[in-house]
Formats: sequence, C-alpha cells, structure tokens
Amino acid sequence: MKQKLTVIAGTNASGKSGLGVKLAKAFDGEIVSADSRQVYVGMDLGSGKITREEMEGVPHHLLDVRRPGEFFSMADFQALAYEAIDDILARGRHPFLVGGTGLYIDSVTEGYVLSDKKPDAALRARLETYATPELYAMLRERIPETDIDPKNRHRVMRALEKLAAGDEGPAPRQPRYEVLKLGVTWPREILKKRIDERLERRLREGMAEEVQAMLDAGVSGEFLVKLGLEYKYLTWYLTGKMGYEEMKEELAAAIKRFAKRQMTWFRKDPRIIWLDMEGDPVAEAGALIRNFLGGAAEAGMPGNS
RNA sequence: AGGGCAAUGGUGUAAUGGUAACACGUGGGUCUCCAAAACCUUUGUUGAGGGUUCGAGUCCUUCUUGCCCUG
Repeated sequence: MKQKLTVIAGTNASGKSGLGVKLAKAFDGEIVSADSRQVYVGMDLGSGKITREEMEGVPHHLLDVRRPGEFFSMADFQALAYEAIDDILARGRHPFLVGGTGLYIDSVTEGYVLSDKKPDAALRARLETYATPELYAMLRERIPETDIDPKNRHRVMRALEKLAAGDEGPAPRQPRYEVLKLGVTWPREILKKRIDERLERRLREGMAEEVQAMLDAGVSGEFLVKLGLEYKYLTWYLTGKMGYEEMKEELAAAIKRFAKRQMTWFRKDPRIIWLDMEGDPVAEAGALIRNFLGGAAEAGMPGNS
C-alpha cells in the first residue's frame, strides 16, 4: 500500500502557502515546496517565498537548498522531494507538496522515471554553437521517429545529451505515493488584482534591493534573467535596461501571463479538486483530506481555531 | 493665434494608387531533465465626413485629436 501525499497546486498569488500552513497544522503535516526559484538562498521577496513568521512553526522543506548561480533542474527537485517526503512519512507525519511549478509537482506525483545521465556542460557548450534546426537534424539522424518538438532547443539538446551518454527513450512512470490533489485559484479578474497588489507590496518591501544585493554579491545578471519574471525584470531595471514604471508594468503583465500558463498546465489534470477560495477553502480541503487519510491521522479540527 | 507634422488592431510599427502586413499583447493549447523556461495556435486595425479614381491607408478637402515651432 502506497503512502499518502497531499498536493496543493495553485497559481501565483493564490494563497496556497497560507492554506498549506493551516492544513499542515490541522493534520500534523509538513510542507514540501514545489517551486523552481524558492530553492535559492536569498531569493525571498522575488520568489514569493513564505516568511519564517508565516510558517507558524510548520517545517518547510526544499527552500534555500541551492546558492544563486547553481544549477537546479526537475531531476534535482524530484530526488530532493522524494527524500523529504519519505523522511516526513518515516516520522509518522503527513507531507503536503505545495507549489506552482506544475512540472515539478508532476515529476513526483506521476513518478517520472528520469535518466541518471547528468547534464554534460562540455557537450552543451559544444551544442550551443549549432542552430536549433541543425540540432534537430542531428537528433533525427539518431532517432528518426522522435516526437520531441523540433523548435524546443532545450529539449532537443537534452535528448542529444542523453543519447551521447548512452541513454534510450523515456521509461514508464512509477508513481510512489497515493495522491490527493487540491487546486487553488481565483476568477481571472480577481487573480489579476491580487497579482498587482502583491507586486506593489513586494516592491515596497524591498524586492529591488534584494536583487541589487545579489548583483552586488557577484551573482551574474545572466543567471537572474534566466530565472524569469521578478528576477529578470528587476535585473533589467537595475542595470538600466528599462525604467521603473516600464519594469513594473511589464513585470505585472508577465506574471499574469505566467499565471495563465500555470492554469493551462493544471487544467488538464482531471485529478485536481479545485477549492472554492471565495468560500471556506480550509474547511473544504479539511473534509477532503480527512476522508483521504481515513480520519485517523487528524491532529485537530481544521478551521479558524 | 499663426505655421509645420502626424493620426493604421490593445501597444509599437509596415504597406511604388492595386488582396492591409509584422512584432508584442489578448484568448486557447503543447511540454519527462534549464520550466517563473521553450514552443504552437487564435483573435483583432486604416480617427469622422466629403471628393478624385475602375480602384484610396496612400491623392484633394473639411472636421476632430495629438505633437513640434513661432508669438
């Protein structure tokens, strides 16, 4: 019998972190973050990382596990998440996987069996000198029936890298947990408003200063730009590429676009049970989790108390 | 007040008088190793009126709006 994992997936600014804390407290749980940027030390405001106070004593895992500039991929995430979840379960507590990076969540809940071939920096540097169509032609030469998107440079390069390391195609999935997936979002107009307000607040709280401090500490602008959104636009602003108002406007639009893509990802997952955030999501989720866990593991009533 | 310039999708631009286009955005979607990434796809436009012409975004004219110069 597989052990149980509760997932709280949601868009930006949806309130999933706060909900996660409430539910973890009610069900003797711990949080495993599923976010590709909150893994970095010092990326707090920009990544929307939960603060120490907001955690209310609930242990959080997979935050601050890399230094800015260090490489981190889905494979790294999956390995660390398995480790954290198994550890939580071994201690008899309940794991909550909370985050907005759909691919990372799926890598754990769907049990992707990933290649053990590590990224090869030297090979990648060599592949970087080719145009994407050339890379795709090289891939077709080896695997004529490949279904990789010819225009997706990242994927084509990774496929070539795996081939070079002697790897074959993808292995069948091996899910290792019984999963309850809860979804958190808002009607589009409300979500947009929440995103704007949250952006304003974070700028007031020193989000630009946070990025400046990283630049001052020698973190490369190229790395920050590659992280996208907050780090990308703030780096552009701080290095004089764009003005403050322009940055704010384009960043707000980019975050909304990202929220749309998050929803596109989550919507296709029929297992997600969407909570009514305008109702009482804690009570609604509490009932679902109680049922999922069979009632035995509950440590207290979920709710306002 | 006079003179000049401009007005094209949500935004920025393109179109020898001959099928109004491109980028970004919006909406939808794809995605098993850089994923807050990369990619696919849809949508929508000539400021208002009149004139010339087989045919006007393009030429003429009136109006409206904006910008610049002079006072």
